[in-house]
Parts: sequence; structure tokens; C-alpha cells
Amino acid sequence: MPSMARMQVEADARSVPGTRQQRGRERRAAVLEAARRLFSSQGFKGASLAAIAHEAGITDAGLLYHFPTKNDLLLAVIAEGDREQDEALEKVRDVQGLPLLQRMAEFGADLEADPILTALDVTLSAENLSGGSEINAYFVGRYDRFRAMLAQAFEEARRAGDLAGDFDPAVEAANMTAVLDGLRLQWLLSDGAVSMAGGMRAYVTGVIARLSPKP
Amino acid sequence: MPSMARMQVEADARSVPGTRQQRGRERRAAVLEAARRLFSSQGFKGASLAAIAHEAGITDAGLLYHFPTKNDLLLAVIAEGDREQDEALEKVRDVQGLPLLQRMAEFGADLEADPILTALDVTLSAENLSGGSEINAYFVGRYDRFRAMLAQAFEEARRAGDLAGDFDPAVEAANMTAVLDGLRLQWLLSDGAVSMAGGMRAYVTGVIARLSPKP
DNA sequence: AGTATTTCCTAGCGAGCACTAGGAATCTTC
DNA sequence: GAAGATTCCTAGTGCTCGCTAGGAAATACT
Repeated sequence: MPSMARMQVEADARSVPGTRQQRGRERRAAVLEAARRLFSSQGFKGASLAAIAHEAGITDAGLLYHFPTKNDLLLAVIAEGDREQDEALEKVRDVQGLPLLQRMAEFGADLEADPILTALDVTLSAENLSGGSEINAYFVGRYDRFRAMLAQAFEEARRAGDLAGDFDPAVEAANMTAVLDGLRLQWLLSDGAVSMAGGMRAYVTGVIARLSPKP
Repeated sequence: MPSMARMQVEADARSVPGTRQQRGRERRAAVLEAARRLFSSQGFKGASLAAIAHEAGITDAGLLYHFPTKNDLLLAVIAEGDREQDEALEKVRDVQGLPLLQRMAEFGADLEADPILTALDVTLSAENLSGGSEINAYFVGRYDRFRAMLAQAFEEARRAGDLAGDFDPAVEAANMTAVLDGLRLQWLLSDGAVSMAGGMRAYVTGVIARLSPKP
């Protein structure tokens, strides 16, 4: 009799496939993905726990078992996105100087491949412009590191004789970062009329053409 | 006796100076300014009517006399900001072609003069990335017009012989807009480590140097 | 078989939200 | 000075929010 009862409720949402801990991890991942989607399209304050939980197929109380507070959920979403972007950056890290700058031309195309993560970055950074919060510190640090990486590449390119002129590596690094961010925003706001890949490639080749040593 | 009663309450918040309609306009302006400040720092959803009203020196119900809904208040804030930016653009509109592009170098400095309006733009555009809302349509249209203005300037500069090469005016317009927006974000996120004025000037002179006809 | 653990739900709490109803105080107009 | 218009408040409504308490069901352990 108990075994029959088990079989009757086998189709229940909780007992789908696999072991207990497997289902737990899968639910957790589903919540993270739903949270990324809703945070990116509605912002942190705009997305409710109930809506995220519904998208993940559970209730809000069920969600709070995996992430004890809404802020914890946000931090997990950010940590996951950060990890993915670090992986994308590692493909670039083995080169330096001018080759690194040249590879930045493909960064626009990379971002176009993941519109949700791109929109998440725009939304969350704009939602945390003013200081104090943990998230604001994260974005400030990330921009600092990104600019430092590019500035170092500009310096090395000049030292190697690949670039010339009296340009300021810090300014060039900030400007290249700005093009990436600005195109991101226009791409999201223009229904595809603005291409990040095309704009970024044009910018990088333009910078290199302008700063190339004259023979 | 009534006159004495009047004098006793003369220091009341409502009866400060001037006529009735003057006070009304002043309060309305105070509400608009408080709303701009709070919307820019906390976003639309993050700023409550009570907080805005408190900053303006009245209650939330008093605020709703001037602006019947929160969305009406937002539209008024946006309309006011739009008017100010139109005025700033009109100083540029009398020139065309290369001179217009050269004047864009000063746009970074102009934005630095009004950090609140700049942050408001970043916050609200990021909060309305996805389509449908009235505000989203506003931003899409504004970017379209701005890019069109710059693209036309690039075309005219080439026609006049001030610029040369096989550059794409649409791409150059999008990229120049992107630098402006991207520097805006970094400026707000870097405690002044990134200068919008310096970056924008470097970019404009760089573009002109790169596209100048070779003698 | 019995116990413990993991996972998720039902139910509800207190706070904050945008917004409303109705009235009071002030100023203008006659 | 009475009548009307303007401006703003007190009080409250219904809703949604993040979060908690406690339990139920399924699985794993012994």
C-alpha cells in the first residue's frame, strides 16, 4: 500500500528525476537563471521574489530555502555573471600589448551572444551608481581593473614600437571601455539598428590606424 | 481678533511669501527638483512619493495635488530634462559638418556641469531598456535623432572635403555617441578618476586626425 | 523498518507602497 | 465680509513586498 501511494504521486513536481541533491542543484540553477532574466529586464527592485520563483517553478518560500534573502540571490546572480566574464577574459589574457588591443575588437561580438547578461550589467550598474553598497564597490573595482588592463596594453604597445605618438594610455583605455559600454546601451535600445560587433571593430582598427608609427 | 490669528500663524509653512499661485508654482518646482534628485539616485521604483514629498517639504498627498500619479511626475521630470538638453543642443545647431563635430568635444564638459541630470539619464534609460513603455520610446527616439544628427555632420564633412576615407557615417555617429555615454557611466562610477571632458576631447580630435585628408 | 535530512509548501505577519476621501486653511474676488 | 478657488493635510484603503513559522512529502541512512 505505501508503495502504491508512492507510485501515484510519482508525477509530483518534487519527485521528477534523479536523486534528492541533484534536484536541489537543478532547482537552484533554475532559480538563478530566472533571477538573471528578471533582474536584467526589470531591475533588482522591479523583480519580485514571487515572480522569480514562479518562473523557476516554485513558490517564493521555496526559493528562500536556497537563497535566504533577496540580496543573497542578487549576489549569487552577480557572482555567476562575473565568473562567466572572467572566463571570457581569460581567452585574452595570454596576449599583451597590441595583440590584446586587437582582440578587443571581438569583444562586441562576444557580448552580442548573451543579451541577457549584457542587459543585466547595464541595469545593475545603473541601479548602483552611488556609493556605499557592496554592488557599487564591485562595479567600481571591475571598471578599474578593466581600464588598468587596457592601459597596460597601450603602454606595452608603445614600448614595443607598435604604437607611437603622445597619447595617454589611461585616456585611451577609458575611451575604449566607453565605446564598449556605450554601444552596449545603444544596441539594447535600438532593436539591432546598432551593431556592437561592427562598431567595436571599427573603433579598434581606427585607434590602431591613428596611433601606428609613421614610416 | 482674526487679524491677530493671522499674524500668529504667519510663520506657517503654507503662508511664507507671495501670492497663492506663486507659492503653488514654487512648490511644484521644488517637487520637480526633489523628484529629479531622488529618481536619479534611487531610480523610479526606488524613490517613493513620500520620500520625494518630504524632500520638497510637503506630504505625499500634497504632492499628488500637483502631479496626480507617480508616472505623471516622472513624465514631468523627463520633459523638463529634455527641455534643458534641447537648449544645450541648440547652441550647436547653427553649425554643421566638421565644426559641429568639433563642438561635440565640449559636450563632455557640459555634462559634467550637471551630475544629477546626467545620472538621471543613465538610471532611467537603463530602467527602460525593454520596449513598450512610453519612456522607452522616448529614449529610443532620442538616440535615433542624436545619431542622425552626427551621421549627417560626418557626411557633410566628407562632402566638404574636411574628412576623407571610406568611413561609415552611421558607425562613426554611433561610436561617438557611445563614447559620450560610456564616459558618462565611468565618470559616475569612478569618483572623478575618469574625466568626461578630457576623454571626449581626446576622442574628437583623434577621429578628426584619423579621417583628415592626407595632403 | 525507523529515523534523519533535504526540499518545498501553506499560511500569515508587518511594513511600505501608490493613491483616495474629505476637510481645513489661505488667498482672491466681489 | 461673503463666496469661491487654490493649496495642502489627516486619515485611511487595498495591495504588494520580503520574509518567517511550521509542517508535509520525498529521499537517504542505519
